[in-house]
Amino acid sequence: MRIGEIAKAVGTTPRTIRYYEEIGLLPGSSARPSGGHRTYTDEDVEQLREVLRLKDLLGVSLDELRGLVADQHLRHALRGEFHAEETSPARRTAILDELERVADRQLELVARRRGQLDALEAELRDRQERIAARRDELSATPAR
Amino acid sequence: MRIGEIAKAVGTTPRTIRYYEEIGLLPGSSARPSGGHRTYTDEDVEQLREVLRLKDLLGVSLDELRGLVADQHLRHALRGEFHAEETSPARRTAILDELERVADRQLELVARRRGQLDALEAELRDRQERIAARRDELSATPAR
DNA sequence: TTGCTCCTCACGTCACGTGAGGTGGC
DNA sequence: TTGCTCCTCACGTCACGTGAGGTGGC
Repeated sequence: MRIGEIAKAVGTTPRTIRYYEEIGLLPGSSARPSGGHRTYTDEDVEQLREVLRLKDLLGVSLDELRGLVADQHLRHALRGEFHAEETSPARRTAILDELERVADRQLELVARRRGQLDALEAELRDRQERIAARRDELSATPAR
Repeated sequence: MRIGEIAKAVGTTPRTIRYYEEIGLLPGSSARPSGGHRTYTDEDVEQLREVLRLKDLLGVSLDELRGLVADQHLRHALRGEFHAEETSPARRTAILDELERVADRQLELVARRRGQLDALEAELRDRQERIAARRDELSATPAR
């Protein structure tokens, strides 16, 4: 998969992906001959999509996003290790603990944002109710 | 109220407020002698705070924000007219209609965003549940 | 008078957008 | 061979940050 395709798949531009690679946010298509085309896997697509979604919805800077990218990588690495034949049950339990911590971290960020949005939505609904109340007052006291 | 105070009150910097004035997003402190200090009212604070909140939570560009600013101004103007002595009941009804449309527009934007966040939160919770299920599987089949 | 905040340039920065000119794979 | 997408500079832009040097109000 080439850069144009992945960009389209995750809803961004080739330039943005190259820029992320440039500042070290993305690992940089491995074993690429300088000047050669970058290639991406389906896993890359999935990870990048998730990261961009968090960036958009949480409104974080690219520097803060580094932490989220690190978590995404950690998640995929742990999943791979979990499913490997030779991984012991004890190690598997430890992996699950760590995966849960990653999910908790992301959920906390999302929940905080949702709280802010909920508050705003509540205010707007409140405003609508006050408008409705005014309207009732008006129709109750007809024009004289 | 001076620019440093309003910036602190709404959680931004003087530079940002000057920039918004420069690009015409904010009206520009009226009747200010060139080189003289900008002054702001409590109403300005309230409006700017609301606008910045929408910008942050909705992640819009400054160009899109112009529409939201226009709505905020419209809202305050209509409220003033509504409470004026000489406004007829018929006009008051019309004002309520327009205020409701403004609130509807803002609610729709907020609701859309909330939907996206809800979807993300649901996925993260789902992920947590799958982790819990895996954990149950592991403890059910003890290490041999 | 002394701080403090304000003012206007004006250059710097972050996160990309946008050509300019050239190379690579179906 | 012809399009198409890719590549690397490199300059432009948007939304401000950050001094530089000077002025205004308690």
